[in-house]
Amino acid sequence: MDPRAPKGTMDILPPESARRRRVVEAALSLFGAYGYREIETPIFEHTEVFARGIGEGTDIVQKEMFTFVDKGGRSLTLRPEATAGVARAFVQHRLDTSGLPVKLYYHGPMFRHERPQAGRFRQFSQLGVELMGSASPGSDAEVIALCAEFFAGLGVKVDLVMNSVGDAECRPAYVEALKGYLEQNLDGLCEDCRRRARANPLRVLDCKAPKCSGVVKGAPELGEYLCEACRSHREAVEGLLEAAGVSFRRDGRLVRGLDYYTRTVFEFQDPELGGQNALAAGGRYDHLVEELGGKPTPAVGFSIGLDRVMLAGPETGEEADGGVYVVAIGDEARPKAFALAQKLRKAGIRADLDHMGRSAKAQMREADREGFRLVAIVGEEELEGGFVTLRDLESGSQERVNEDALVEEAAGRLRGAAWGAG
RNA sequence: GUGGGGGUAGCUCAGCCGGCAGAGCACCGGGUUGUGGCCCCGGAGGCCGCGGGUUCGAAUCCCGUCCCUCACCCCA
Repeated sequence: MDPRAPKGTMDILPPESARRRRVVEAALSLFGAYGYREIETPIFEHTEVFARGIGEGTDIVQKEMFTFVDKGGRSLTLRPEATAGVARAFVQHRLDTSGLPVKLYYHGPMFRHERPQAGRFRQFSQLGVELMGSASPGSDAEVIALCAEFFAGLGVKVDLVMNSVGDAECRPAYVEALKGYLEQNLDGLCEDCRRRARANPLRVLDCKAPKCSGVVKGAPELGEYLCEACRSHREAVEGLLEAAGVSFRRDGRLVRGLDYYTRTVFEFQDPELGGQNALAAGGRYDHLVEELGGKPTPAVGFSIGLDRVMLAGPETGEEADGGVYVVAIGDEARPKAFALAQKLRKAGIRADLDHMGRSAKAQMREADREGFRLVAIVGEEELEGGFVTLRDLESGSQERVNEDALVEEAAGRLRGAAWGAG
């Protein structure tokens, strides 16, 4: 038996699990404050949902999906991202019939069969929102502002980069123009980009190889090709962000790898992270719902990569110390210690006690290590006298407290600690 | 899928010109008949990733393999 977790997956242990939970809770409560409600969709879907939704030609669909056949012969796939599944649920449950827009958030694991590296795993965790049913620039601005606020709240410094990839009206013409330009300048491109020129011409714009910079500089710009509707949409979104004080950088070379994006695309990048610097990304997808069999429904959303955010060092605050550790001295005192711990727990106070048969000294050490504020000592004297010795680990002072008054006394002291009154 | 680096105690790593498996931290116990942190003393803990080869002898050299890691591709 090999006890190692599968490649690209990981166990999240304390105390990291607690830090993560605080980040998730901060995000979910923020989503709620913006009027979003939670949706849970299956971890796996019919393969077709992703193939059609994300795009047959994308890398995700072509080589990164965990696909399997079930006993009924159906092809299923572990979700590589959440938006396609949410859009599918939107169609299935006719969510458009109960008033638009529909504002949903989700969080959970996603799966892509890729070679793991820093900030990239085969099972990874995303949090995101989808605002469905509105084509208004205000909805783009809302989700972007929401995401910006999420990072600000955690003290994570990010750069917001935005672009417009046009729509069905104007993008094809641009791609043709770009392709033509690249074909004529193949000599000035790196090896990878010569291949990309055909397969994924937009990607060439984002190449970091020095050799390509000259050609990239002279390339036709997507911005020039935007139709009037896309251009004014972009300006409206940018205007709203400026008015709201959300700073961003427009980058005509920002290209996203999912086919469903239209018009607005954006990324929140951490300039200090290595290769995987996109902490969150999203955009508008006005044709996805239709593609999955629903009525034409414009929508916009984003997804936050939780694992990457954790790498960026979010400020989550400290784990609150406190509570009462009940120390039993001598085996005769253990039943009483157990009963007292239960009383404290039932009163909502964090309480614990030794299960290892350890000495008083070792129990004290355990209390200290586990961050307890108070220790309630039960020994021979205490048993006889019906009291406990309550010790404050911070101040080092201790006193006798009547056994029946322990819960009340401990609650009072812990509350005082929370106020910082010592 | 491609390329670089690496797998030795729970963690971080030293040992690698072949010759008894080590340190720091963490853990457990003692120093106090019943009192934490600092300090002192002691203890436990290893298929040296796995398989094969060379050798009197391999953590050390060679081959294979798996895994981790960083980067590319792509992406959160």
